[in-house]
Order: sequence, then structure tokens, then C-alpha cells
Amino acid sequence: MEFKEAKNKFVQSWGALGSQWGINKTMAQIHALLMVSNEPVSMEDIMEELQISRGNASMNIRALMDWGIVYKEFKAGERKEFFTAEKDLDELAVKISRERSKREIKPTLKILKEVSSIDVKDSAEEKHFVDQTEKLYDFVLKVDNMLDKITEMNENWLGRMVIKLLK
Amino acid sequence: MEFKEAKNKFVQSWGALGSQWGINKTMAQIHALLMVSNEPVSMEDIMEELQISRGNASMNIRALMDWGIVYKEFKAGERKEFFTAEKDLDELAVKISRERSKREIKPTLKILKEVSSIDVKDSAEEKHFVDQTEKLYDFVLKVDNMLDKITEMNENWLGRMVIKLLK
DNA sequence: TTAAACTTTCAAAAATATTTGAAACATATT
DNA sequence: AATATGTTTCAAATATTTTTGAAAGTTTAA
Repeated sequence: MEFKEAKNKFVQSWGALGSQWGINKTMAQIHALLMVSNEPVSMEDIMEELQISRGNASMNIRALMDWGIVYKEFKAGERKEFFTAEKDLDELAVKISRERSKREIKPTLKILKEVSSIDVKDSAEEKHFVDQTEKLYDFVLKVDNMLDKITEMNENWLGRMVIKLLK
Repeated sequence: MEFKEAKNKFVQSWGALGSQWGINKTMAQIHALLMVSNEPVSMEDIMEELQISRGNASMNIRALMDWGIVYKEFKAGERKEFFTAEKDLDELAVKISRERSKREIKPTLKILKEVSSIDVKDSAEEKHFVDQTEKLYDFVLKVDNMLDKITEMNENWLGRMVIKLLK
């Protein structure tokens, strides 16, 4: 396999993987492209490489910047904007954790708290509901706290975690 | 809020959450419904509660069983099938980890290995590509190993992990 | 073996999500 | 201030995913 083919394969696969995780294919592809580029890439280049429209490129780059995992860069002399991806994978994981916690876990906890707080009569059905949603609340909270800890420490946390778990 | 309303809110929210994670909304809703039900639920009931067709119910129940997080049950005397969800959340997490590892992480590793194995000439661009995809391989492998460990131990692993991380 | 009770399959329809492209918007240059 | 260069927005078009529903399949029991 030669470079161009490998790069293309990587970008396509990363896009497909993104889809399976609820991330827009193009967004994941742009991210892939930027991750493996050794220097900033212009919107033109992204459009060209991925064969997508300007609007699509613009919107997805924006989304990636909102996630804090892609940055805008200015090249001296050049008028147009260039983009780079966060390439440090530990940092990337931290950013994604933070964002998903804020966008999804926190709202989920809010709802779990609400629905588990209903007054139940003595029906077994209702008791089970409250019990199960309370357990779910505790569980999700635990997961979220773990992610929090990870974002705090963040110095090759994953490696250390594996070591700890092996002990 | 009263029971019915709370239950509905939970089911709807779980469905929406699923969508954000690349899981079919109905599949997540059925799972939610079964998790908070204190006894086995028939396909009829699922169709009725979620207002979905028989085909849809059948396919998504099947998918949940393939994931190993919903079981078929037979009630004495009754002809039709009933379903229950895995309610132990630690066990649920283990099952989901295993499945996602098998379906997504393993194939991703395979591709990362492939694309990072190309012969590079001395171009900086190509070197960066190989370097970055190798790092990605190591990272993903590390995450996967961690999930593996979790599935091995599995006795309130999450709680213990948080404790370890706090130390 | 036939009928009844129930489940699965899958092509077509519907719903949802993504993409396009051109107009509007910005900003720098002459 | 007019023009050139570049970016963003968003309604409409397209693509993808999900859902339906009826036919085919399966199992039990008479």
C-alpha cells in the first residue's frame, strides 16, 4: 500500500467509525484528515481532498472547533484560514470527555433525578421503577465522576489507569 | 409528576440519548422500557407502549438480544414470548464494552495497523502520517485493553476504579 | 395434517440527517 | 468607496436510516 491509498483508507474508516458513534461522517473525516496532516490545511484543500461542498466543510469545521479539537491558524502573508487538529491523543480524549459530559451526561442525570423523584404508592411496578432509575442515576454519576477525574489529572492517565487496574 | 408521565419521560430520553450515541432510537426505547419493568414484557405490550409496528419491534428486540442485553423468557402456560433486560448495570456495562470492542475497536485496530505499516520515503508528510497512526494504534489498543480488564474483573469495577483513581 | 397463534423478513414508504450551492456577510486591498 | 478574497448561513435537494405492514415462516396443539 502506498501513502495516498493509506491516507484515504484511514480517512474513510475514521468517518465510518464516527457514524457508528453518532458523529457526522464528514466531521469525522475532516478530523482524520487534519490529524494526519503535518501542517495546517485550508478549507479549499479539505473540500478538494474529501470532495465536499464549501458549506459542508464550513459547518463541520465549525462543529469541530466548538468541540475544541480543531483550531484555526493564520499563516503569515496568507489571507485565508488554515486549520489544525489537536494531535495529542490524551488531550483529545480529555476534550471529548468534557464535551460529551456537558452535552449528554449532565442532561441525562437531570432527567434521571427527576423521574426517580416521583412519589410512589405501594405498587411493586412503581417501586421497581424508582429503584432502577435511582441505580441508573448513581451509575451514570459514577461514570461521569470518573471522566472528571481523568480530565483533572491528565498526564498519560490512560497508561496509569491500566497499570492500576492490573495490580 | 406521576408514574406514567415519569416512565414515558425516561423512555423518551433514553431513546434520544441512544440516537446521540449511534443507537437506533427504538432500540434504546425498548431497552429503557424493559429495564424499568419489574416483569417480562410481551412484544404486544412493547408495540402498544411505544406505538410501533410489529416488524420494528421484532427487529430491534432481536438486535438487543444480539447485544446480549435483553433475554427471551417463557411464561408458564403462555404461548407467546416475553422479554426482560439485563438490569444489573455493571453487567450491562460489561456486555456493551465487549460488544463495542468486537464490532468497532478490533476492526479499527486492524486498519490502523495496516495504514501505519506503509513504507515511507523521507517526506516529512509521510513520516508524520505513520507516526500519528502508530500513536493512534497504541492509544486505541490501550483503551481496548482497559475495557478487557474491566470485563475480566467485574465486581463493581467502576466503584473500585474511581477509588483507585482518587488515590 | 391442519389450523391457530405467534414471529420474522424485507421491499416499499416515511422520517431523519446530511449536503449542496448560491446569496449574504466579512474583511482586506487598491 | 469600490473591488477582491474569503467565510458563513440556510432553504432546498439528496442521501441515509428507520419504520411499516403484509407475506412467509415457525411452532404448538388438536
